[in-house]
Amino acid sequence: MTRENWTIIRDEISRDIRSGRLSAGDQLPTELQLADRFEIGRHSVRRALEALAREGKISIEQGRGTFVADTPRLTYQIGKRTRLRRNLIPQGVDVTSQLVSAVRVAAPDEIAQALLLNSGAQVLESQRITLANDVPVAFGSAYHCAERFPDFAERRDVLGSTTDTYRSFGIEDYVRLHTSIYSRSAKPDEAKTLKQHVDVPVLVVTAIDATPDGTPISTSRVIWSAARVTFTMEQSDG
Amino acid sequence: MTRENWTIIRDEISRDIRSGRLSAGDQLPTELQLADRFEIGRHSVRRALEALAREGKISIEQGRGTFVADTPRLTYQIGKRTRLRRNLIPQGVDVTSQLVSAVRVAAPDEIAQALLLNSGAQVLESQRITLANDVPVAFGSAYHCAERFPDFAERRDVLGSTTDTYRSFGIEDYVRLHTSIYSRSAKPDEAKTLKQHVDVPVLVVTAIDATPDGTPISTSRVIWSAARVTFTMEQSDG
DNA sequence: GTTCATTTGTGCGTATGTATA
DNA sequence: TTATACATACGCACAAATGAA
Repeated sequence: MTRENWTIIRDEISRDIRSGRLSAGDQLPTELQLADRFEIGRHSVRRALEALAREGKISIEQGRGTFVADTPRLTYQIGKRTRLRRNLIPQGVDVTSQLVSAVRVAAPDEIAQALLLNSGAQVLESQRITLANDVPVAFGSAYHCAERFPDFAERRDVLGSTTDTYRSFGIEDYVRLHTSIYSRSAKPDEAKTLKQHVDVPVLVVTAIDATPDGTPISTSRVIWSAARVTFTMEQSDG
Repeated sequence: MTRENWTIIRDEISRDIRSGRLSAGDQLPTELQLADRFEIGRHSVRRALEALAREGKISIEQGRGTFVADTPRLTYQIGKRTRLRRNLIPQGVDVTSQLVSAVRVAAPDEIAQALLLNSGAQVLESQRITLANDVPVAFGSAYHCAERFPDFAERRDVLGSTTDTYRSFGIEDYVRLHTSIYSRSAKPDEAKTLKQHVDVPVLVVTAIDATPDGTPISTSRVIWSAARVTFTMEQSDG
């Protein structure tokens, strides 16, 4: 079995990126130019680019061109005390998080169960998007009991940190109770929100936070770009 | 934007699988038959099948045909006390794990660091593959200090369980110290080992286990089929 | 605001290679 | 050996998004 055409160009571009011959943000030649240069069909070029996009090494943008990705992989540490900002900022990453929407809804079953609420109880769904160096890395929703935290989203927006917001509700400390992670392919709208190619998979992270005595205070479901994050867990306190 | 051709057939097959009209193990029509039936080109059919394979819903086998996947997604719980067998067997899954090879090697830097050994110390690398209901779900290597656990792999093979093997070395209990997870696309040989399509991504899980006092006893690097597993973590003891 | 060239996205037809039974 | 079915590959046409004239 001789090497397939498309893997040759994939590996060459990949090597050029690693070696620094192509650097973050650089525009690649167009598909036709690459096809010309490597003397292969455009299909093979597209296949190579698709593979690189899936690995998060390049970013393909219709109508504009193809660029070397400029988003290094983050390490996100999940531990007993998981804190977004304390986690990412030490990596020299500028982390911001924006409130997209906040609505009161009747809790879906799995949300009610996670928060130990009666089925159909009112919860506050806060949808947020997280950016690292202005690049989206994750988005999703957190759910809080609407009775206990009626204006959680507003306070969170003003205070700028989840830890401070809980404190304003009289909760001095909180811990991660449960986390689950699985990988799947991205839906078109998810890819759009994360400003990434549809072919890049996502990691779906579901979590439950609680007060130190074990009372659940929030549950969340967050979609992460699989190419932009590595999760680590310290089982001995975090 | 009207729906793309290939998403139509992808969604129809996906629906047929969910509804039970196609059941696990069933063979799908050939690509040409599907192209005929949906009145689209074979390229579009292949694209749809590729997407389904990537999600783990079907299994494409060159020369044989395309089949509905018969491997449900496992839930693998990572906790302070992570135990493969205790984890998977309660799900009604028949878990077996086979020793592929066991060799003494000079520890690569990251292995030596994880085990707190001197750079270049001898370690035992045990390569294993894990099957659930006879389908491969993961494979990888565990590393033990060769001085302390000279015949770990042999004992593990005879005793059939890691917990019992440690016990035979006088270690009554061990805990998970650290775990990291990231997603990437599969390499051709990894896909082959996992008997899955190259397009299905893998999850790379690196872990360190230790005695309860925090002394590292093993580190491992395991490649999981992203389509066949969900990881969950209980931060309060596991 | 519109038009136009550029660039990526979708789609079809066809030929040939490779793995399996 | 032969037939079947998936894999790779090329060429071509047109659609859709972007950005500049």
